Amino acid sequence: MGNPLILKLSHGIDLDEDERAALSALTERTVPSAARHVIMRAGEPSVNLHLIMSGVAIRYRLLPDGGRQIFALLLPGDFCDLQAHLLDHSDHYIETATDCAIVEIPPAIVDDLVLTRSRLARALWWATLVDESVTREWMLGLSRRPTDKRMAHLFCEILLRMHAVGRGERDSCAMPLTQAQLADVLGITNIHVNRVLQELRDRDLIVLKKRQLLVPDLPRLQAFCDFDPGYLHLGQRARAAESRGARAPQPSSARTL
Amino acid sequence: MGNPLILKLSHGIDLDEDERAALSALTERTVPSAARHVIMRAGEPSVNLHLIMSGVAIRYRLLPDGGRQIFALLLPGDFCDLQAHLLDHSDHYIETATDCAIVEIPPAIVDDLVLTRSRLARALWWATLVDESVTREWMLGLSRRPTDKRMAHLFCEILLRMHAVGRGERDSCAMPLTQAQLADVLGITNIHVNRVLQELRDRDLIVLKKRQLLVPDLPRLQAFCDFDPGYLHLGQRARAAESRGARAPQPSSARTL
DNA sequence: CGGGAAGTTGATATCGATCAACTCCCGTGG
DNA sequence: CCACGGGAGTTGATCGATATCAACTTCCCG
Repeated sequence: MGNPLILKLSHGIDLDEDERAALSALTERTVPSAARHVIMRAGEPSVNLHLIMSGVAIRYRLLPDGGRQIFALLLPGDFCDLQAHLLDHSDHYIETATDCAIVEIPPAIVDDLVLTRSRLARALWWATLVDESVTREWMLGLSRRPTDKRMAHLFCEILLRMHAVGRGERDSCAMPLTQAQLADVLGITNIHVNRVLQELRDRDLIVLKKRQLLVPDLPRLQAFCDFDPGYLHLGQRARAAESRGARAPQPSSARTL
Repeated sequence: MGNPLILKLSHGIDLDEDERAALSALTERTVPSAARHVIMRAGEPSVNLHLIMSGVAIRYRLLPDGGRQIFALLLPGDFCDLQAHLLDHSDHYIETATDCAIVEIPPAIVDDLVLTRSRLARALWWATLVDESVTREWMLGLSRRPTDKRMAHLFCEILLRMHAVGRGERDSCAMPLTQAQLADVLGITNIHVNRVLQELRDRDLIVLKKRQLLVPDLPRLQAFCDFDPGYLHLGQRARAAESRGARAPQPSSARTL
């Protein structure tokens, strides 16, 4: 398995050998973290930055009544809190969903990196923009997508993002969230998650067991939920390469599958 | 009325005279834009950055079926697309809701500013983090807050944000969205907006007419919707002085209908 | 083998969507 | 000055998706 950070940033910027080496060095020393462990707590100032190298974590906020919304799934190659040290206090929690390997980075190192390696800085900047784009897509789904499509959309996203960092097989990947956690992503009840999952299974859109997601027919799943992968900004470099090469680029690469 | 950009950034960083002058110069030349005018279109690369100096704009995305979600209210002092020029294409629209005065800034100017004035760069960085925090709060509301509180929460936010940039009176400010636009912010139907608005009016929590919002008793409205202004990060520099700005109201003033 | 977390099922209640009018406001042109 | 027209706002009736409540089962792990 390749270095997920390098794989991820490669989607935004063409990294040279030197830059790859720098990123490798940065991610050399990982710290293990057990599942269900809080990495960052709301209301507390953050000290180190955290980068997921393996496993899955969640970012969420709580309501006084106990309601919870998960804002983001943090997969290998994702920074948990690249930005947070500029605000006086964190407003959300970060917690591992599975056993993870995490890199803890003092902010000074990142600051230095940003100053001395502007191309890498740009790549990090790019990564945070993609995260925001994903957040907006989730928001759109929460307000406007029916529940079954919302869930299907999430599964499409997870599969593609896992692939993008070299995790998972051709048509399957880890999907380590419990139904209750899924509920907190989708903004519905865990009971309702259960029923919608059954519906998706009955339609043979997904197979989900033992925390493994299998998608027998990705185009069909994508069609079901109007999934357009553009918001993940995965093809940025590939698209550019392709357009200076042979074929004319299609408007939306989604439909060509 | 002070310069809204300076007022806004002052909440994040203590600006010196020199920095204020630089920001003043940056915002000197505004372009008028009529209400309901599209500033940025999804799918197109962005050329200039846009900064709102007066008026209100909205950022939104569309679904194939015509559904729309407004992701952000862009008030005076807000950048529309500070980040966007790093991604290969924009994934959302920006449109004025009222007549606006807008500053158009070539990306090169911002890049230069960032390189030569690291404190201002930091302030801009801070502003985008606050925007993200607001986005997350909206997301939490969409999934977990009942509609009436969601709407009340939005009104609290608008009032505070307008105050933060020197717009609006003690207990009132402009609220230029139509009920249909409000619906696209809150993720509900315009019909339902109408009914919930009536409920809030019946409870004397708000007075809204002629696109003017008046909150007779802000603490009561805040209590109603569990509003915690922390996510706006307004008090960062002067928390004690400012975050408890709304004192317990005189019962007499609550009678003014 | 036992216990707790995760997942499943059924019955009922409710919030908000949908459909269909209708009114109000305001600006515009005759 | 009035008539018209369109957008915004308002109202009522009905329907459906999802929450809620209350068991129950299965799985996993010590």
